[in-house]
Amino acid sequence: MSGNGEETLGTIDRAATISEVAALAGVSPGTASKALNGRGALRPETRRRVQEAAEQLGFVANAAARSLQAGRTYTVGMITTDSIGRFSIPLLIGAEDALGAGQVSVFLCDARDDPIREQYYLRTLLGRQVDGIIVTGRRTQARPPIGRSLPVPVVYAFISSTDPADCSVVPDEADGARRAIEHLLAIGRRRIAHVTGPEHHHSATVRASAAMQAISSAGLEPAAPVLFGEWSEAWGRQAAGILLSTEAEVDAVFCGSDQIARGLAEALQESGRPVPNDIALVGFDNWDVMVDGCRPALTSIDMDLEGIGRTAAELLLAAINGDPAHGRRALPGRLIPRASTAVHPA
Amino acid sequence: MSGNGEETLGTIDRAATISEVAALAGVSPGTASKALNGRGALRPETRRRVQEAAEQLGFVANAAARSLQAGRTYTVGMITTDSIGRFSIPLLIGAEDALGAGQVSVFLCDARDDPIREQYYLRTLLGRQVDGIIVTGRRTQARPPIGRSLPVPVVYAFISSTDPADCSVVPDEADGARRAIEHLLAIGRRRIAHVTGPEHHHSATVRASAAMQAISSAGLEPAAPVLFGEWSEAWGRQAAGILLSTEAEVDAVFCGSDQIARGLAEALQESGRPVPNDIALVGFDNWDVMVDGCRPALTSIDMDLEGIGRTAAELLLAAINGDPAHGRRALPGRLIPRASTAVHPA
DNA sequence: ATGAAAGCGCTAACAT
DNA sequence: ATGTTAGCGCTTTCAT
Repeated sequence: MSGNGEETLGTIDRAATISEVAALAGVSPGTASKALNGRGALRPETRRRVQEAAEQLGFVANAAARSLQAGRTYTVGMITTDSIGRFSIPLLIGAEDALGAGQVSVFLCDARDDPIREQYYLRTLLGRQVDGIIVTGRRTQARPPIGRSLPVPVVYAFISSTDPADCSVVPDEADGARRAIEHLLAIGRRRIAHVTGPEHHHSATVRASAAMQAISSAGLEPAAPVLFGEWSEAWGRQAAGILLSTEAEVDAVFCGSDQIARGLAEALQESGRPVPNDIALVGFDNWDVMVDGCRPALTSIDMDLEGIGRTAAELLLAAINGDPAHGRRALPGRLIPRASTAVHPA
Repeated sequence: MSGNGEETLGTIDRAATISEVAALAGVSPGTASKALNGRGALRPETRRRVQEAAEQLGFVANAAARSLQAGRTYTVGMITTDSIGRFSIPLLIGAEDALGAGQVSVFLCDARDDPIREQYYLRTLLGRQVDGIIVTGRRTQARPPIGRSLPVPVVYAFISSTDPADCSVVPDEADGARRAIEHLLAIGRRRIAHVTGPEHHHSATVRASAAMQAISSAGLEPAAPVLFGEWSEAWGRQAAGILLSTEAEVDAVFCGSDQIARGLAEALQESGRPVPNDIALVGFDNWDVMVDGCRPALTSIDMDLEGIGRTAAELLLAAINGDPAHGRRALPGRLIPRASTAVHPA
């Protein structure tokens, strides 16, 4: 075994302290602190000397010592209630973006749908004196607050808290569904069906009822009752069969996810019903590999997850600075048009 | 504006300190510390009283104070050199798994392929006195060390460092490619082609040359020269056309990625060449949405990214505990057989 | 313009 | 068995 005191390859043992910097520059630690933080009134020459010494020793201030005295850590925790996945990444990137710009670091915790782990991480984060916490998850359904009377602000991103006093940032899924329907109407489609995920899934029901409502608002009837199933390509293929076997003369399908839409696209074309000429298709999620892999490329609703992550982080920073927000903010999505709806309006 | 001193909804302002706990329990801070950490010799009754007081106040020890005095933070940094993405997630989960078990928290930093950001994060992490750093990235190609003479150990995961003294944990891509070829040979295929990503991409060349070598080792010739292209389904479809237009009687294709394989599968079936009966197909990555969405379901090579993340974290913990490892460790992958190669051996 | 000293919250060594 | 003290590295008064 190594590590028994011999020099470890290219590794120095200890970071320099500000006292060492001060000593090297021939000043007191207090003066060094001022010099490095641009505070106090120092001779430029002194400031320079200290900075050089710091440089030379590769000095980086010890954040623990700093936050111990400042009462702030410039650190936030991010807890994903389920697992880190496809949806968490853009959220994370967005949050990291907004926080990193504010010199704030992120502790990432993956609770994996386990309430025990969740509480364990919550305690850990509080022990680490994070300045705030972002709670995320894969489902948009409201969940009970992660804690009561926490000493730091919490913002929910993508998911929301059942407590209306909590601050949540969520996608406006109903708005997304409406945009999808309106787009299909705009290209002249009138016999629109909706195929989506499981009926017990919040996103599925929200999107479905908004879609149905948008169809009625246009004075139309849906071409078929909503088809609930799974969030998979296989279900999309199956649903295509169901739709084609009815007498309904469908001319467009809005799907609850890109995967479902892709499955549908495949099955429709195989049955000799070209997309979009015969049947136009809109997906949901705007997931790159799905919308690009689909033939034809898939028009889809983008929930702007990165924006949600960024907004959540900004609200958290505001709360940390004493200006907390409350309630649910629903961010609008965008429709990204592609070949699966590229036809001339009627 | 709120936050001006009025009570913020359900929020307490300050976490309790150990002195407050001690006062409530009627003991000194030192005794409280011993009671809560199971050290020293205390009357069970005293220990209990302190624990109750801590409970009552919702006490969680201030990690900054603790690490300031312990010289350890029980924190590691994870820098993704490119962006957080599909490959980073399993790595992250694996690492988080191993570290979380050791009560170690993870700072996540996304350097986005920007050396400036990378160095900024490195400094940040060092300032936060992390006990160690994991460096990851989307490409397996070796990269220059992230820093020289760092005061903490570093382990590279998925990517590797060009400095052989550094510790890297990478997938054994050549081994994976060999397994793919051997599997195809085992089901009786003899005319094997290889379609993969860009020639300038490290993974593409490593996998391609290992595949070619495995084919020669069996005393065979490849059915066609390696087809280099993109990591996309579109390229897979295109490559299918190329293969079918030659006189080569291909009976199996090993693809450098699942996306390429899926594109091939689609195009082959459309050209009346059923998979796997006519042409068997093996992908690479074992990416769930691709292997399951593909028809037939796709046999693929799994690089065990989670295992790589876990191993990297374990090696980092060992290094932190004074037992550093050096050099590159290549972890073997696994072949996951599915319908795209499900035929009876010849 | 600079230095000295105190204190953030905790733990470990020492004293009682 | 418990209390007291010092100090981790930094910043911030308050002196000088």
